[in-house]
Amino acid sequence: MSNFTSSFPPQRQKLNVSALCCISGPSLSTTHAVRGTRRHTPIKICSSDSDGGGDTVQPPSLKMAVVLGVRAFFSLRRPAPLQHSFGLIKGQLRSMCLSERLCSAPPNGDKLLPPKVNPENESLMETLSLMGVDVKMARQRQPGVFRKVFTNEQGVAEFLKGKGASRKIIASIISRYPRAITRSIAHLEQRWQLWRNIFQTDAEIVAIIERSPESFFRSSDNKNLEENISFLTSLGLKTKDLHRLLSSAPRTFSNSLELNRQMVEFLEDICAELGGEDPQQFAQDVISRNIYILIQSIKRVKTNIDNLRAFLKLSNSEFLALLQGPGAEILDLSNEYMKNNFNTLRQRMVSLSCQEEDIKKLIISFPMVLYMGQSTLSLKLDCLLKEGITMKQIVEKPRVLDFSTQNITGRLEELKRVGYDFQKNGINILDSSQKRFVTKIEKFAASMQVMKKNKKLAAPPDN
DNA sequence: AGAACCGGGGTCTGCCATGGTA
DNA sequence: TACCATGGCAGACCCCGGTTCT
Repeated sequence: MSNFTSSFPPQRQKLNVSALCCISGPSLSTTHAVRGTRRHTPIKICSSDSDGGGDTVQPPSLKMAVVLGVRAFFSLRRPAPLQHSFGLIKGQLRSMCLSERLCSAPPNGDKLLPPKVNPENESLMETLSLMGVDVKMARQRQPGVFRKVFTNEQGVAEFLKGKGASRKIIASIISRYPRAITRSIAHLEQRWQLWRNIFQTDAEIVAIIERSPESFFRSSDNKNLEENISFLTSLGLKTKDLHRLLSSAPRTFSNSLELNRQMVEFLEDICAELGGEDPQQFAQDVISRNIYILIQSIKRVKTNIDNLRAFLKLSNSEFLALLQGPGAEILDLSNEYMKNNFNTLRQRMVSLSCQEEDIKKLIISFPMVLYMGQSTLSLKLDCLLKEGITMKQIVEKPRVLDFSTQNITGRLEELKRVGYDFQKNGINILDSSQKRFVTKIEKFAASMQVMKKNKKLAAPPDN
């Protein structure tokens, strides 16, 4: 056995602790980043050097048996040892045209009628181990899968392999979402085709499943997926938006149609309540601006809207414009988080002698200020204020807070070096792309040189 | 031409709880 | 009663460059 590192999508700290307990092998590093900051959690997974995993028989579970031949095969009541030393049977199965041929059966595979509570299927665990799956992790996540008599791990693996997933990726997928191996090929094929309606290539889908296996495998209802796609299309969302939705928030498509519909209706109601004239456009704009909205609960979004309304006390039309515009981006925040951030920001601004109007102005023009972690925001403000920039200037040009602390610090240092005066020249220079910033600072430095030269020339000689 | 404004791109999972069902 | 399907939750930015204005 050897170890390999698998790239994992983000996991919450709570998870990391538990994951750590169940993962054998070297330490696990976690670098979180949400919404644009990179989130990367490499986790070591046990793997085997062998290509193994092919030596088991696997009909689909009874519920989803789609190939009659599989049933026929099982009616042979083949003893377990044969399922493990397999060349012959594999060949036989192939000749029987069983694309979904392989399955794991318990060591006492001749007892095909499952008892009510199955013991763990050791044969399955062995197979998964050989496939490089982290069985410990998988078992902890969905123990029920390991008590199933019939699973489709080989079929699923073959399917994914056929779509371009590497062995490592497949192992990682099953480790994190073991229920994947209960899906039939027919189901997967159909689901894949539905996804392909939105994506150009298999590789794009593989990348998403690798990132989020649950999004693809959690639901067994392809009809619901199909209905979701037509529903979202009917809202007027463009292909580009659908693509972004499915690639960034794939869970949206595993939601029940009803849940998505409820959220859309909720958004439309909000619009109507605020006197908006085109509720459908409003919903479309909000979703398009915040593609994560549909994977949040209505309760969360509603609470955020209520809180924002209470914080800002805007007129209906102003509030509507905010929600339909930049405000949409923060509607998916956790309620407590938004509230805490608002309170911290308010306290800080009040301590800097700002008025309520200033606080309001800042949030309306730059709602993302509420997205920032308290320590990040505090750090950014400290940097700026330390250089003599005033809170008033920040309220006027809040987008300077949009840049990373490191970027702001670096730019402030650079500006200090060339003698930039924020009171005289303003802080706009901080709110520009790197390229533009460099151009601006070069020009500024050159003009300073000229000024110094002129001063020298104008000054009377020392003696 | 340069400044200011503003839109948009990238990017959200894995766990837990719960109701339904076999 | 075990398992499945699904809802809900926590967590927490940065940057670029096109367009419009002056």
